[in-house]
Amino acid sequence: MMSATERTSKAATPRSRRGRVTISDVSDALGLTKSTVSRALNDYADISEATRLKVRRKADAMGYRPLSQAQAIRTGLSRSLGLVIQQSDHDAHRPFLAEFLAGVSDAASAEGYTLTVASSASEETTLETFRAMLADHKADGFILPRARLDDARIRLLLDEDVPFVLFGRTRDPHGCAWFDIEGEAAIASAVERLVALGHRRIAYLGGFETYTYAWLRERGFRAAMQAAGLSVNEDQVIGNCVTREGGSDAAARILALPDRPTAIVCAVDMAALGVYRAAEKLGLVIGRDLSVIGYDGIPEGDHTDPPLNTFAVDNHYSGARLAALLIRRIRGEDPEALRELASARFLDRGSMGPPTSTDRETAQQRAPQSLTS
Amino acid sequence: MMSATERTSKAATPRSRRGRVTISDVSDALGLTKSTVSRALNDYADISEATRLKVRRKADAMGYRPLSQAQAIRTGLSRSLGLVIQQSDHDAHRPFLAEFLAGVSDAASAEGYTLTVASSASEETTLETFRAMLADHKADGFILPRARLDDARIRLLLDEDVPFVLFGRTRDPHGCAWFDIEGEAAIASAVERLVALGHRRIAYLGGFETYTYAWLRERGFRAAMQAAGLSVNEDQVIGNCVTREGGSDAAARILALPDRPTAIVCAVDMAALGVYRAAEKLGLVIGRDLSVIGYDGIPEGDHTDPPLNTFAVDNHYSGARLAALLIRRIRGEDPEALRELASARFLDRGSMGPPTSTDRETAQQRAPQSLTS
DNA sequence: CTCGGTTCCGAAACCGGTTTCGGCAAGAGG
DNA sequence: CCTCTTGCCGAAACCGGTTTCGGAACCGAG
Repeated sequence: MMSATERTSKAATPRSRRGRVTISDVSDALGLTKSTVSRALNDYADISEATRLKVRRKADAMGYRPLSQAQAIRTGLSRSLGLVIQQSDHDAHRPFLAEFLAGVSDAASAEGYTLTVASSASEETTLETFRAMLADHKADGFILPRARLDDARIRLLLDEDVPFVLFGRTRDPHGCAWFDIEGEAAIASAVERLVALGHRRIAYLGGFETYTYAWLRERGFRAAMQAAGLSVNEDQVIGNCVTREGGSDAAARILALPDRPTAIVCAVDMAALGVYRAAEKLGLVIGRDLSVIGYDGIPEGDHTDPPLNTFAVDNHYSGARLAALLIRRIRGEDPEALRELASARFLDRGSMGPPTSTDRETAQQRAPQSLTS
Repeated sequence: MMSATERTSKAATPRSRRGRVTISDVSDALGLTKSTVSRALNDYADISEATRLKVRRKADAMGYRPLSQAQAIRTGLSRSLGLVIQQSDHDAHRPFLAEFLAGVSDAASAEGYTLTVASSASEETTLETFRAMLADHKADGFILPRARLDDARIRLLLDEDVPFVLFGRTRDPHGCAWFDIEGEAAIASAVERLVALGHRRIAYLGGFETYTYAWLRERGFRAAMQAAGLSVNEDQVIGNCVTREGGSDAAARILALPDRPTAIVCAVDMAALGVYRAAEKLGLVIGRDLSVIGYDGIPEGDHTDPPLNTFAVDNHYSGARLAALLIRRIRGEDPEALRELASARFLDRGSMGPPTSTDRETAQQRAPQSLTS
């Protein structure tokens, strides 16, 4: 009795036979053994320089490429980088995922690595996803996007002694390699630019607080305020503003305060777009009555009126650097030596201007709203 | 003399040893041989039902999971799905990439497959990327996003006899499996809805014309127009509108015509957003002076005034179905039996209304018709 | 000339699976 | 009772690599 799923034979030609050049083909062509060819190609010390060269040349000529799966079963390395993308709604970076992936993939394939992508629905299942990929040796190391101050993924991977590189930083840097954009410097420069324009009352809408970037950017904000000799009004620093709604609500609250700010710095562009909405409801003209600056460089920011000033991030580059660092980490380099920072690029598009004269003069008194044009 | 890259030994514990349960562990525990266990787990016909069950149970109990790389070198199958994302600027779907990938990855891992992602900078390098992945057996099959009427990827994969599934359809369906959203039906329904509101002069901004979706959607437009007894004004059908700029320019041209349309159907939301801009410049109020409808369901469409009517696509579902179909294709099912269509969901948010009375009068001079419901 | 030490490569085991082949035992048929 | 299937499993080769081990060839020193 044969069930439908039974079979008597597998595929006749396992697709492997497809003219693939094996290591035996190379060794036969040279009159050497597999083992010699393998060691020659892998730079073992007990192979003479002459042989090494001969082998390398012949292998190239024959178009030999080791089958990574075959290598994997002995070495335990699959020549693949892992990336687990977490599906969360407060994720403003999605438009950039394609560029980011392309960056990772490009840098990975340049070193003969591939990119294996998995996803997890929630934070809880993320660790399970990692464990599954680890158990099956699906990846030799991982890129951890959206690093948190306290990150369970880091603990797991440190524990299992698996190489990884953070996109972002974390509270306890021990054993961590990372690439990050200096968001704190960008936000600080935002404050400086606003101060240079004459602003004194500057509000801040922060990012999602479990993420390190939010912590760093807020620190950048406070440091720059202090450096400018300005005091931070704690009523005008609001965290967890990562959506248009969040930004709009927060801005509405802040702009209703007696000493309302003349400028709002946002950790995230989406929040800044929300500020636009709140300002519009109050009849405030962005760039004149209220200056706004964001961070991320999302495309929508270029289609507002006025276009949003922001800091753009090169996502392709970020992905590429992360891949390169991870590969070096996999090859054994010290994680503490694999830390890179890049800076965001300021885009001046018109959402900032000097504070209005009334704003500059009145501190406590609410300025009459001008509705010209 | 040792160069820096030389080494005398590899890693002592190849990470493989990490308590992994091998097939030998299972066979030893049962007093059987590896081969019996292997065949039992793979449903070979020459294994008794009793043994098959015993083996399966024991394997489960011991937590045995075959190492896919080891299987791969014999079977030539890597248990991985390939996806090559092409970086092109006229790609409006990027915000959805995360959901799409999550869908693919979820469905893939449910069947024990992983997702391998590569990217190519241009159309020319795409085929090279495929060839490289094929040569290294990085994937057992491919998902081809953004199918074209005439698609070089299809030719390559048919030629190499590699399983694949299209996201979208193509001109010559021979040997092709696919999943697609019925964009033509959505666009047709857009026309019907507009006609029901009383519109008679309806313009169309099409998608990028090398892609099949553009061809299908335009066909849907024309079919619905004809079915409604309306003639298509060829001056008011413009192709290759996939960006805000493209949509804006095309709309500006169309709205300057003597018999300008009262409604514009767009194959792509981005173009519809461009229409908003053009309408604003002309002082036309969307939803009153001009009805607009798009397709895609991009988030920006929900933040315009009024929000854009459109057809939303479930990208997670699309990815999941594509993965499921591809796996069945890899397992040998006939491609022609692996074709699925789903429909887009209409979102009514206010960018459509009946034509203004002046518009209606001029329209009815040309084509009087009864307008029940 | 012998001896000990390098240098360099071959032989063979190994990694974790899959697949072929052959043979034993039980049951069917004569 | 003997043969012929048939069902079922073990033995061993195999996939394409890596790694261990041992020994031949060559070297300089004694």
